[in-house]
Amino acid sequence: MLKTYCKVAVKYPGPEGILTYQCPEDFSIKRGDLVDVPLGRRKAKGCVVQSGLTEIDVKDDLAKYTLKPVVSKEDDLFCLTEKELSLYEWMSRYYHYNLGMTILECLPKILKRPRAVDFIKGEGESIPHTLNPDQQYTFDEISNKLNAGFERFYIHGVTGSGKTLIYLNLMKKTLSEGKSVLFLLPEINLTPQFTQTFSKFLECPVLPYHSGVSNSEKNAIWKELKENSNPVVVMGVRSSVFLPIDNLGLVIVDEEHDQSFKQSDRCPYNGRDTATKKAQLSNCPIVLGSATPTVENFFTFREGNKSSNYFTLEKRASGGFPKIELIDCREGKEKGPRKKFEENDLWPIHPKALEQIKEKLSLGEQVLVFVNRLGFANHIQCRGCGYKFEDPNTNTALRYFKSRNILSSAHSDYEIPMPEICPDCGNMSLLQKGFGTEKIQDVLQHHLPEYNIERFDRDEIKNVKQLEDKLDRFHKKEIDLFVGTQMLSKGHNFERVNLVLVMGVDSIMNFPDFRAIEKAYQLITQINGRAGRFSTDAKVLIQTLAPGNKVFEYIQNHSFSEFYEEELIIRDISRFPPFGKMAAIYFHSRFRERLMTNVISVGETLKSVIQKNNLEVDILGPSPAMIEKRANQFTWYIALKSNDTNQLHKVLSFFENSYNRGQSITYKIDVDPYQIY
DNA sequence: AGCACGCCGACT
DNA sequence: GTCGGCGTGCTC
Repeated sequence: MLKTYCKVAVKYPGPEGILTYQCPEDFSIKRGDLVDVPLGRRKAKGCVVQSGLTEIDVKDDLAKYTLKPVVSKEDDLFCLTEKELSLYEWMSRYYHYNLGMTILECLPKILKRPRAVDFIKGEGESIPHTLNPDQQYTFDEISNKLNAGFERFYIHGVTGSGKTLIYLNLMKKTLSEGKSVLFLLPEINLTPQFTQTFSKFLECPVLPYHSGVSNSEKNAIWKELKENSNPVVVMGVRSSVFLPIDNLGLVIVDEEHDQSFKQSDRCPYNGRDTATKKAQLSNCPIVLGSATPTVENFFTFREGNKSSNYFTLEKRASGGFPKIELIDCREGKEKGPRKKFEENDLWPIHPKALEQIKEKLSLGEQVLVFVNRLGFANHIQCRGCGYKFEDPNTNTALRYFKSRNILSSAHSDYEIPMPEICPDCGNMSLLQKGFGTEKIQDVLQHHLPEYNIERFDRDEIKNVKQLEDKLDRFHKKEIDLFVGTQMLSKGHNFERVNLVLVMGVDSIMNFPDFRAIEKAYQLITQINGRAGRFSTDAKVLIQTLAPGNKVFEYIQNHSFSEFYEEELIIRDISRFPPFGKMAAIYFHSRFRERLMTNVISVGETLKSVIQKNNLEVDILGPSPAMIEKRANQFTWYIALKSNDTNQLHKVLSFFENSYNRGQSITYKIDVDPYQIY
């Protein structure tokens, strides 16, 4: 019998991550099979991408290597279908990440601890079934097209408008037609109660899929999906797009704007965009939803050719919206005796904020205080007048580099020496200090000794149990005030909260990133949604050095369109997404000089290639990363920006094929970066 | 990415 | 003498 050969995707950083092997003699293998192959001195897992190749097909490889045979093969249950493989192949091309690494990093860890477990079918609280007219309209429109193949829909619904009820009804309809549903959401929103409520409504088991699910449970979920042909609902975090859901009838991505859909380590994919591709491959509709759409999706759906698939829910199902009150924290330009709020023991809480907190607590209500902890957002702002330093080319904040004492732009070559005084008011106090949740808790506890003040952040809450415990104690009113981070802004409803204080928005708005204002808008709008669900008299206090920023006005007036229109104008001028497509290439090395020389020459090469081929691709950098040295390793980056996706990919491919790697330098491509470090 | 080989410093 | 630091090189 003639020998045949195969191509196997394995986890090694070659150009494609695909190596050639001999097909085994005692069993047959096909495309999609997961196999063990010898790789160097070890045995590695791989995925067959081509099989049954002849000697002629692989003659180049035969000339260079002694091709080793495939050792063994996993059960057919754990092999990839054509659809799954296509998804990985698309990811590999789109994210410029080699196929072997993509598959072996993203494939659920189903082979690690194969052990079957029983599912708990949740019985939760019932929720009202009737849709209000707005919800009904949206449901009807989408529902009519549920069977029309791949189509994208967007539900832009304010917090509390009842998007969930629409999702549930769409899911129910899909299930009734015998098809399965994939529901993606950020980890933090995926609580057991949430899945139980869904399960109860849908009268169908729901498979939760998140970081708390053990490998053996993942194995069991995989088996369940492969062996059972009944329609199912998977509710999971971004990695659940890789589950083998056959007969998929609907994909939903809730909180579409959330940055946790983007994976930054390993294969840097976006779960939302990968889910869209999955829906396309399964020829089924996908529904995206958020109260605060990304500027990109707002543009695509509201302005673009998908506008008939864009639905808004502007009213809350119950309760009103909080009023926004800005607390101006600038100290003023005037000379003479002035109250320096920084020097009293209340800093960084403004006295006006404390006053209102005291009042609410004395009424027996509870209060939330949000702090953002982008401590390393090393921007410079005048404490006297709030003046901030910006790159005139891109309107993004300048970063402060202590070693060279300069301010420099993350998005262009613009840089200026660190000024000694504020160019606007002459004040000398330019450095902005950071503060965290502990500091705020200390200060508040000192001034409000009779109340129980606790923190709500990653340090305090490390797992679901701690999360539930904290929330439970808050609901029982054992806690009067939460000092929390972003974690607190997501998904929870608080009955007795009518006052929320927000601190540190300035450091978000000043972050050297083109998405800075969008992030501030999203955060405040989400926080706005946490209060007043059960009252008409709620208030959000915002401490800021920039009370004139229009973003506050837009949020207060619920004029979200105006916010997006204005942001789109800025994005258009600077060719940022959605007008320009972006990618970043990061270079790492322990040797700074080598790295710099290499990266600068890469930059030159890419520039000349772009010029020679008349490509319309902008190169930003090479520049050092915001934190240039970390864990004894230096990082520099080159960012690319283009109106034309294909041209951008062309430049990336050229880079991959031609890069001559300096010694001990590694690189990593990030397509559609969420933020450039 | 792993994993092994190999060459230099400080320990029972 | 050898244990172990991490630099270098290879994987069909």
